[in-house]
Amino acid sequence: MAVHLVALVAAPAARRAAVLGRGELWVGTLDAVPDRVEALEAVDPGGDAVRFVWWAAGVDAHAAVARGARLSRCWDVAEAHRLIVGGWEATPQSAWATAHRLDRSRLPAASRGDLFDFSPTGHEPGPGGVVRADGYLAPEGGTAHWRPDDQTLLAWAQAALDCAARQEELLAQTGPRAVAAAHSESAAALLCVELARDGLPLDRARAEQLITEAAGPRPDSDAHAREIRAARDRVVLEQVPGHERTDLRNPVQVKELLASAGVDVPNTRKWVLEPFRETSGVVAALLDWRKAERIATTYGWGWLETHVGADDRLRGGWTACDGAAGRMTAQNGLHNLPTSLRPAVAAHPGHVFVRADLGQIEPRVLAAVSGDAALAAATRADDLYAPVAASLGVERPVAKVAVLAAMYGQRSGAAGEALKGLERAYPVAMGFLDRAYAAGLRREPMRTFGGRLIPLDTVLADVTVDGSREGRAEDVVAVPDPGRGTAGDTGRDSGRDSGRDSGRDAARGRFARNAVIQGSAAELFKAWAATVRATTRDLGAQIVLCLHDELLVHVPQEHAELTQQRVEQALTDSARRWTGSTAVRFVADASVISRWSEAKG
DNA sequence: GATTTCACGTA
DNA sequence: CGTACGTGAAATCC
Repeated sequence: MAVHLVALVAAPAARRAAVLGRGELWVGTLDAVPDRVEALEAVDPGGDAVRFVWWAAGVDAHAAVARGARLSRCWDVAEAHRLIVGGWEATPQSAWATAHRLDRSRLPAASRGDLFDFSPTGHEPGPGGVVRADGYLAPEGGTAHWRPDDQTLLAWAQAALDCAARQEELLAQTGPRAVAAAHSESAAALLCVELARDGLPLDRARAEQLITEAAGPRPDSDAHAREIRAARDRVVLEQVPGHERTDLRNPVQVKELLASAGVDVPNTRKWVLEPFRETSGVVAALLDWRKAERIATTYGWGWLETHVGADDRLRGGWTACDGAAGRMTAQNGLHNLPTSLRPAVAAHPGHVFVRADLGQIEPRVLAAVSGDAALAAATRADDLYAPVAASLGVERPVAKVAVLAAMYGQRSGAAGEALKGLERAYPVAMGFLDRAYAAGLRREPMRTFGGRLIPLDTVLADVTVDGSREGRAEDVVAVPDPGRGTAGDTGRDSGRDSGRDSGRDAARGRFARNAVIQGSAAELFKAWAATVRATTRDLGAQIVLCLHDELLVHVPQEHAELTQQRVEQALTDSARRWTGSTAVRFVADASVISRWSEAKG
């Protein structure tokens, strides 16, 4: 089957779009786009297919998706660019320059629209063109207020086709999976537009009930809101007479409040205060207050009002990859909704959810990306930690901690003995992790299994260490592992450094080690999601949530079982395609539920 | 007004 | 048992 590239580009400010390729040369209104693309999707029922090429799904596919068009294959230039160079910046001009091997640091500046704007350099494209004489793409193209004429929009479409073809060449040289990764990353970008359109089905009454329980009734005035807030505060403040004026939202004042009650703490974070919960009434009240305050401020009445539509769907923006390793992100609480609110996430009448999550995804991904045959053999088990524990001669919980420590931790401490066992049993996987850590120390960029660049030399050279982890990061310096000469602190960068990594260097090493696993897992997840999207659409199924290793699919209840089967089959198929073999087994726990809270955790 | 710090939710 | 992200309130910077 041949797949033909067809450009679909839009200029939203001009309310026009263009379709170019496969004999099609069309410019028209945004409203007319769905008919054009669906006609192209439908051609050659027994033979060829099309792959739509666009600069970025959020711009070029938005109008088609908003009007209900059903798109299948695509090439998203921005997502392909993010694979090639890492990070998140991905304008058409930048992607074009990279694809054409032009210096990306010398992009022509965008016009400012003022008197100083008119400073021709002799490179500007002629009328109806978008490519400059110096080879760069015109800076105006694709900007928010751009209003090209029809000929220019067609040139913009041609440029997208050209750019995609060159990206494919680059990716084919990057590695054996990079072109396939571009396909699934592109599908994820399209899925993101659909996720933003469709939203997450909610039971509004249940949401209101849960919010009321945590944050009080819906206030009917500002005064009422202040009253409810004061009542919530009072429960804590009355525990410490004489401190009724403390601002509980001010950490400094809270620290003083606790000190006056005999609780001396360096900060007032939950994990610091938790040990005092049993013995201190004010601490217990404060922690309960924090929980309620979180719901009230972040997931309360304002949130419901702002982000949940009249159709009882929670909506937020989605991105197909973050700036670090390539996970999907979502806004408005879609990715961090407290579990206590999950009962409110409910299938709508006549529908159910098929919920599925990938089991033990990260060690299984480690087996695949490292090519460790012994660890791959362990993935045959439903519970990977069982055969690992047997190999090491330890209890399962010890094996689990050891594996997680090897992948993310400081490789020392309590799990030390078991770690040595891992070195013997899975030397290929452990060596892979060591090399990732060492590459991080040396600021050498890495690539995920699918070929996404993980830059460690520029943006991420300054890894920020979260405040709550600072102590642990410094432990790496204070207590280097005596048991093993890690690749990190021995000699490899001995030229300038004395050999002992700083806390910051160690953080970068951990980041690198984490990013190749987390990023590769994100790629498999998106390949899975893209396959589910493609293979369940005929059942009326909608993917309504993607949560790193978990999918929530909203489907008419008569198709529940079939959808579940296809979700499971999709994992088998996409994992085989992604790894190129069946050596590593991936497992999904899938079930049919009505409320998200019914999922077994 | 923009940025940073603190805190905490999810995976 | 580490990493990543998004959000809000208050403090801080300019």
